[in-house]
Amino acid sequence: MHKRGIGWPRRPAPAGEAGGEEPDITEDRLIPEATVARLPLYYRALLEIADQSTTVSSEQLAELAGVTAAKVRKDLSFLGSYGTRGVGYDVEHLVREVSRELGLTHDWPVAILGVGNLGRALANYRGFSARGFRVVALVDTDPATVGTRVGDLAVEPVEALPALVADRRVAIGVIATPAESAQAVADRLVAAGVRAILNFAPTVVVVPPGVSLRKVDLATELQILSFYQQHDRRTRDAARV
Amino acid sequence: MHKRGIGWPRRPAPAGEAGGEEPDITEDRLIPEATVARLPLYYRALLEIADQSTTVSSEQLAELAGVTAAKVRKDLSFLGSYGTRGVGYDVEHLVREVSRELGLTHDWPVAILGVGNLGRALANYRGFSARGFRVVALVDTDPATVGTRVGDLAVEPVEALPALVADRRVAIGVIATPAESAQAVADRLVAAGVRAILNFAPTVVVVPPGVSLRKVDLATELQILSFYQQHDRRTRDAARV
DNA sequence: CGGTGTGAAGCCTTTCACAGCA
DNA sequence: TGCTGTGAAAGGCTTCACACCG
Repeated sequence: MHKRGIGWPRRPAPAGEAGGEEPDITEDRLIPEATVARLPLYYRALLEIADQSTTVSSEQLAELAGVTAAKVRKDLSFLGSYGTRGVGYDVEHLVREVSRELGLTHDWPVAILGVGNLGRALANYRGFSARGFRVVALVDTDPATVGTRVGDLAVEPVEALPALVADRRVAIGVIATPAESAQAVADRLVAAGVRAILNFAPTVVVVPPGVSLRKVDLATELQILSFYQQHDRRTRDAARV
Repeated sequence: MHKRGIGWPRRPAPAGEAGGEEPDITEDRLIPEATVARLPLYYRALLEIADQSTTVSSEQLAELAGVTAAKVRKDLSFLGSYGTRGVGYDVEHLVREVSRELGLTHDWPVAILGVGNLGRALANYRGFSARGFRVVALVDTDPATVGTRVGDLAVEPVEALPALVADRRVAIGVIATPAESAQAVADRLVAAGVRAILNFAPTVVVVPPGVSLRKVDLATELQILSFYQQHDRRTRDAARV
């Protein structure tokens, strides 16, 4: 078992927004991006089911995660063959494998850049800590905001970023600044050694190869909904990748 | 020109999360979902460029939107052939066409459900109003929150939802409740006649066919970044669809 | 039996490359 | 000449369907 599929992609070759090429380095069995994007859904579903059952079928997991059973099986087959035919998957084992794969056994300290409405909300958002992401630094450029407290963190000036990143081992930067400042902040993050960025600012941010970037654009989401309203079509599964 | 491509999909058949089938109704030239998801990017880019130039090439637009020029041309060819060979696209004209296609010439009043940290931040978020989405109602179940004001809106009890939706013509519901309440709130929205929902709660929400649903899960985004950190791969373009 | 694991098929999306037009 | 518009090719993802095994 676990033969590494033909008829299933081998090398998604993910390209950073900066879009440079680079030689293939990493391990053999590469998990497709679409699958990676669904692992958090499975993880969430598995935690929900954990105190109700010790095993789970692809069918059940699919329902809880809001996807199809075939997808679940294909996706999970990538982590290895952890299911038992005729029975299903062992929930506990699967939780372990998925969280290992997602890197949730590590600690990834988060810094939030830009402490306006959104930044403050993110800093207080329980969903982050609930899923193991600790916010360890808040940064802003506005002198009036610097020094104020949000929860038990003080807002620091952006000049302190390199020290903060180093001292607190910041692994992920969350950009919650206005669009105009986003690129500059991203550059500072990268310069400070941060290699993963989540951008909430409604603008394109470019990062060098080797830095991961994802974006969330709230107004864009509404505009997409608006399109489908206007056209009497439904949005799809919203799988988001 | 404008021959409606072979070698380019005809019927994306978008399925709601509820996943029911339904007969094809709508218009002829169907815009692929991937294209729809990029229209907001082009729209943003076009507004940026509008006061610098009257025309724009696919190359320039691609750079500003963070995509490839081939994509821009393919995507725009769907709205009709609005470019001029050897010159590019007329910015003003394109803005008009894209915003018409996105339904931005209409008004889509927004209700926010759940006025916690996130809900409050969304209510104050300038990015919504800046792009023409007016927040017209705030709803919460907590008696302590109901009656308080956020900006110039009072928080209303969830029982008032049907009246609010009717009176204020709410077209889009934004769910910012805890996971436990999300499905119930979605059901109420649907019952009240809302046919577009943006879900921020970290849980699967099911809606009947005919209702559009998109989701934004903040912790999921961090987990995806975590995966790529752990695996020394980069996230891709983060195109998000 | 029941449910996983997976080739194969089909579909959608991206990319290529160039004909054709202003 | 320069850039759009678009067939065609390539790539990736989803779905199907069933062999296989506990």
